[in-house]
Amino acid sequence: MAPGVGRTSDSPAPRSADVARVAGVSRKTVSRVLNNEPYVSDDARQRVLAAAGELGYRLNHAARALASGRTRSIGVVALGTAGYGTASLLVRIEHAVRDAGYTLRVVNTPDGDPEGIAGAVESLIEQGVDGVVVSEPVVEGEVPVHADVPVLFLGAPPAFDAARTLTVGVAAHQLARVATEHLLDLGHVTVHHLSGPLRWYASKDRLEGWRAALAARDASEPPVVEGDWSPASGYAAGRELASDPSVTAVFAAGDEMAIGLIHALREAGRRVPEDVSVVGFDGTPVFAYVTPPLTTVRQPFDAAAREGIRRLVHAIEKPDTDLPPASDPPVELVVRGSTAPPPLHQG
Amino acid sequence: MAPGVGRTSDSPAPRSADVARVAGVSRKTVSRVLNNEPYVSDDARQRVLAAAGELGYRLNHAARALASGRTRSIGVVALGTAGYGTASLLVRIEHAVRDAGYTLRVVNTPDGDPEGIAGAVESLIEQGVDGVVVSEPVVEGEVPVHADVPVLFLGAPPAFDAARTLTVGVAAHQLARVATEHLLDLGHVTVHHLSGPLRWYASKDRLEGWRAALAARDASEPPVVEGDWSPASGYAAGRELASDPSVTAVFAAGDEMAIGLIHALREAGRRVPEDVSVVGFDGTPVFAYVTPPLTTVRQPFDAAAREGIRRLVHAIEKPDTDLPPASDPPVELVVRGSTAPPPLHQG
DNA sequence: TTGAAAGCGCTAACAG
DNA sequence: CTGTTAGCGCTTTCAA
Repeated sequence: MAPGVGRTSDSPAPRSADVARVAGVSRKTVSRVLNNEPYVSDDARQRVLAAAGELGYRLNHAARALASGRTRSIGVVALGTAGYGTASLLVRIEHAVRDAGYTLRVVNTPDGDPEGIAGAVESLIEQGVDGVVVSEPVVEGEVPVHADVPVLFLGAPPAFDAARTLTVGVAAHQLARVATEHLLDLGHVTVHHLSGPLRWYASKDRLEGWRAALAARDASEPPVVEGDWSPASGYAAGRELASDPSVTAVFAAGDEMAIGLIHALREAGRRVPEDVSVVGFDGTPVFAYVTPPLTTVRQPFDAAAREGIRRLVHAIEKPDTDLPPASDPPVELVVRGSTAPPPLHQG
Repeated sequence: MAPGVGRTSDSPAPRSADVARVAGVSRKTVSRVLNNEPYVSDDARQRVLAAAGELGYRLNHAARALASGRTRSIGVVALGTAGYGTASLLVRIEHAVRDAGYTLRVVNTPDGDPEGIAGAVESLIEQGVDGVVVSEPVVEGEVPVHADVPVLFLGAPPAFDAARTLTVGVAAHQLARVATEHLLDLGHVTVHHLSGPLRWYASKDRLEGWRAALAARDASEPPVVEGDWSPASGYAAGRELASDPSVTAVFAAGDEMAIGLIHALREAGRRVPEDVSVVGFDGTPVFAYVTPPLTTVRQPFDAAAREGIRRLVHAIEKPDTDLPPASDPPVELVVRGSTAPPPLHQG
């Protein structure tokens, strides 16, 4: 049996004073060892560690937080939806947070609206987090919360009254542009766009990227079809678009919407990609295995989470120093089978 | 501007003593109001609430935790993968935890192996959670951790040395059985099985369900093909199975594997569902929109999370009383387009 | 390099 | 119904 496991469960949990007694040092020295502070003799350090192991000692974080005013925890306001994108981002954030030596508190806000976010941030701050990350909120309205800790917005602009707000984009604009250009390069005269809910910042950003790509090629800009990220909304959009023979290429702001869209198109007799090309957005791995395999742009979730947490932790720990900027996240177009030249290729 | 937002950020945060002073009561009365304890006059309650609002008071959870020995938080050990299943479960857990008046701490263990789980539980307990939920771990080996708080295993058997371990299944056995029976009912002579990694409890449970369904109908049991939950592993399995003409029906232990499987089957010239029927497992919504739409069984994530958290909270708050058992989670077969009678239907 | 004393902000137990 | 008195277990001074 491993050391420290043998403590009988009815004896009270050991405290730092117990460790100090067994190790023959003061409580402060125990504290120094536990916090990796300098000015502790190797000998004392060894004895403390041995005593802690022997006693099965576990530091009480609540007491530490109360005494130090810091919790070494970060709170995240996540979207309470289980899509590939948001779930991936959350997993990456957890990983980055843990690697930075912090722990994670999570609150979901199903709608991502300002009030929900405000309430979530409020509860996180009450729990004493050292920093907050807000993952892809909607953009309408300001978030009416006073935060004393740094707040990181992942994939959205600051709209917050906080000690320090940070923003890390997920390169959505550029990804959308690359997706659209891919279609244009194939020879399509223009590209239709199936967006997410326009209240969402993520939707606006992607829409702007699409618009910029069109403008750069002097392509006309067809009306936007608005979805809600769900495959069902993509399906509905597909039925609408299928009846318009001028539609030969569509950029969907999410992979799941793209899948619904393709399904409707094919049901209506429009072949994909022979008659209509479709590009998704996210890079969901499983859609490499559907028919046709989905061409998409991969969101750099890991890079965004790492860079965001790096900057957040920096703001927590050394608010007055500068942080060297990070390299831009990779922009990755994944060409699979859902895109092809238009039916009457004039290229 | 809302009340309480105006506090200048350089003045120190108000404490309960400040609220008490402004309200003209003792600190204990403030505490009573904040904790919804009885024996406070309405008048005093109003004054306390007003003072708290005016001051922008926020309770310090670290201090409360230290004084009371409880944190009102629950830790969850999650699988660090972003599949639909695990992500959904996590979202449901968060929701159930919040509804119960607790907050959530999350630690991921990419592999779900005992050591990883042990470390995760250890760190959670150190952070002072009142209870732990371990979501779908693998089964091999015991988890060498001594937990003083109740531990809930969601979808796995107890293998833990804890004050109290609870288990809530996700009806995987029965769901697997229903999926298999659906295929048998269609007239298939037997059903092949593409499992998850056999080290995982979730895989074993589904495998048992499949096996039970086969045995009940005196169907022969073909060798199991083992995947790793990924669509790529489903694809590999599909290439293998495609070359065996006796394969007319496959039950895949996960939707994503089923998608990969179908892709390989069709590439090899086996039509789905005309030549081979495939049933998935999870109920992923988007796969209603692929070709063919995937027949699957829906996992009762919400019911499992709610029931699990209900029992965990009960174990935390009233460990000595009994809890009325919950009704069984619903078993839902979602018949879509990937299943049909076998090619030479003898039914 | 080490230790003694003084809290951090809250709730528990008990008395009114 | 309300208040008083003690801590919870740690880190922070500050002095040795």
